[in-house]
Amino acid sequence: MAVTLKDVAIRAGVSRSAVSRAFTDGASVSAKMRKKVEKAAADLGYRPNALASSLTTGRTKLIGLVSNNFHNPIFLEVFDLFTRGLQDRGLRPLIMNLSDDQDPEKSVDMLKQYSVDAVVVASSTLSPSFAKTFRDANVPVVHCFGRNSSSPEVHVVGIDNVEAGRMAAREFVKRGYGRVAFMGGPQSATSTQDRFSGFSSEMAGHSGIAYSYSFAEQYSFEAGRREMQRLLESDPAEAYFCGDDVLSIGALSAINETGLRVPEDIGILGLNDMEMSRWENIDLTTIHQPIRQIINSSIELIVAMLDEPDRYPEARLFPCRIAERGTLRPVVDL
Amino acid sequence: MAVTLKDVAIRAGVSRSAVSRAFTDGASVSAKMRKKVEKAAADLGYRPNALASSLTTGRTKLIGLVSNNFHNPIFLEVFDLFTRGLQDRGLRPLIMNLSDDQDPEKSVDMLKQYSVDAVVVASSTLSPSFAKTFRDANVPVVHCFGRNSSSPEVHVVGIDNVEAGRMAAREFVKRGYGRVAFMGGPQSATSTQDRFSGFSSEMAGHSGIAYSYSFAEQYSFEAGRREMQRLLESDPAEAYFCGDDVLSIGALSAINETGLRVPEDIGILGLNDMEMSRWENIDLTTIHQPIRQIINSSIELIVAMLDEPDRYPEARLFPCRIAERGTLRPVVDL
DNA sequence: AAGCATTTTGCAACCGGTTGCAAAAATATT
DNA sequence: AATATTTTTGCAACCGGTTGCAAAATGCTT
Repeated sequence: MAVTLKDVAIRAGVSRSAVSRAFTDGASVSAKMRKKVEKAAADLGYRPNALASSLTTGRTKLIGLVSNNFHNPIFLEVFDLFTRGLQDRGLRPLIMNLSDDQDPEKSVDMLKQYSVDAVVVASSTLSPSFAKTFRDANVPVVHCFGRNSSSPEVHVVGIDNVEAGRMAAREFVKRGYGRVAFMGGPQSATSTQDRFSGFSSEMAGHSGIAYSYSFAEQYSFEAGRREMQRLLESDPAEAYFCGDDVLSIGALSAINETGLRVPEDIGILGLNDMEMSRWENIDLTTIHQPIRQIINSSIELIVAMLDEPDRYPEARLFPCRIAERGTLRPVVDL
Repeated sequence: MAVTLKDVAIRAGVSRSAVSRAFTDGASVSAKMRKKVEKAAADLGYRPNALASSLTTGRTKLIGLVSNNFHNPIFLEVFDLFTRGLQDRGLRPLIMNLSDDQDPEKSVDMLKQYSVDAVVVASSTLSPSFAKTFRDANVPVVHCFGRNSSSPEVHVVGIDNVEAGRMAAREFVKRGYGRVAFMGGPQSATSTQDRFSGFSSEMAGHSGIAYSYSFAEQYSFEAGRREMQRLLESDPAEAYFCGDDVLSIGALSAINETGLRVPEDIGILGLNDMEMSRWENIDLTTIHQPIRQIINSSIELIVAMLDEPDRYPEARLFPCRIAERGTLRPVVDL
């Protein structure tokens, strides 16, 4: 069917090895030979079979991209950056959608069967032990948006969630709120736990401010909306730090519905700063998570691990900053 | 490194072929043999190498998924449905991001090098000739969201865009608008052209209603917003049919900003019905495009083509329906 | 128990490439 | 011009599987 190395070799009247070498840079081939082979290859429309060569080289240039966040708009940005970044480096993303909570173990098998060179786990809700499964299977892995543990077993790239929680608390303080709340994402997610820990530890230093907390079931508009509806039923706080932007938007929707006004009656602070949060009809004040840097760094790390699989695990954390928009009251002067 | 067929064969004390057959269903193996092999495989943690076997079987179970819409939230839904649907059938999506308008030709090479079994082109803005490139290269291809041509050369699954344009026009008529407009997506996209053609042909039958038209530069919030800002500068129409939901939301944002009210002062009709359009703080009246059905059908078609590569090309079109929400004035009684 | 049909197994070649090694060719040295 | 050195080339084995074919094993008849 397709044109193979052998066909080219025959047409060029050379050995198969010669053809192979002509397509491998750095290989030992004379200019004359290369020319001859390239001519024959062009005539026949030959393309080397990447999978066949992977068999001997042990490199497929396939990178597994595992995620379970196919309902959060920010992940479109994440996929865009990952797929572009990988293909710019000659790597191919092989996507694994873990949305329906099928056995994560199976995904490890699956990706191993396709001999991916490495795996990126892009999720803040998958457990650290999941990423570890790949490492245990000797597959280089980076946990993007993962937890910064004191003794990380896999590479983590993301933000310091504890610090992000503190930052949220400090914002509330600066703006003079008296009763605030943490409305987190799924309680089982490490990101939620860490942010809450940062938030409450910072709050502990401000005894004048009361704070409460609750959790949404998942990172989705609907979950945010439902949770805020519930909160509004009884004595809501003055400002909420929501688990992420999509939850924030759900919360805003619930607030609008009651006729309460943002930021006058209730303040909302998100986290992520997805493109949509900038939209003028959303205009969400949020903690900016530098996903471009996080993803580029993840890719660089992946590339480095291809040559150095047993690289000592590290955590690469990027600082967040507040993206000031219209859902929190202004900072008050002292 | 990894456990191979040979290792299993040695441990089980059988031939390599026996092991291979034990892992191929429908192959000629005795129950006893299978048991023995499975035991050895389990002991060693053996997983067959999908790529190696593809070499002889000619099937990789890799499906190329090509798109250039990584900035339109509906594509997150599209990717979710595609990746889940494919992997539920034991197929693996290999993503190709054409966002930065790199040479599309290259993507064909790329996917051929990885011996994908078939390709899905998921885009309404890529030209029909692009999809055809795959067919010419003997790669089964389905153009999802493609144009329904009278003599289709590749399989197309989507909606009838001409009819969708007509439907939009009829909605405007039913609601008694006197001056309406078409605010399309990129003019070069076949979907835009077809919708406009349907829209204007239907309008031609209603001489009492004036209509105008314009086009946004791309399918994005910003482009929709800018275009609507421009339109609002001089004598806007009473209702706009926008190229898609994300353009509509951009338009809504521009309208809100001027203090005009929707749907009282200006009506907006979108197309797609992405999840977000249902959000209470957006609440967009839009033409529902049944993407779940479109994508499932695309996948079924792809699967069918694996066994029948030269299948006669067909167009599978799904009817749209209006999703009534809050951005058009109600239907008027006669 | 012998003879035949059927099932199961292993051999060996193959899929489309890569690569270590030694022979051949080209170039440099004296 | 003969020899030493370096570069280029082809041979053959290999990567991890699959598969047609024939031999071996099993099951069935009589």
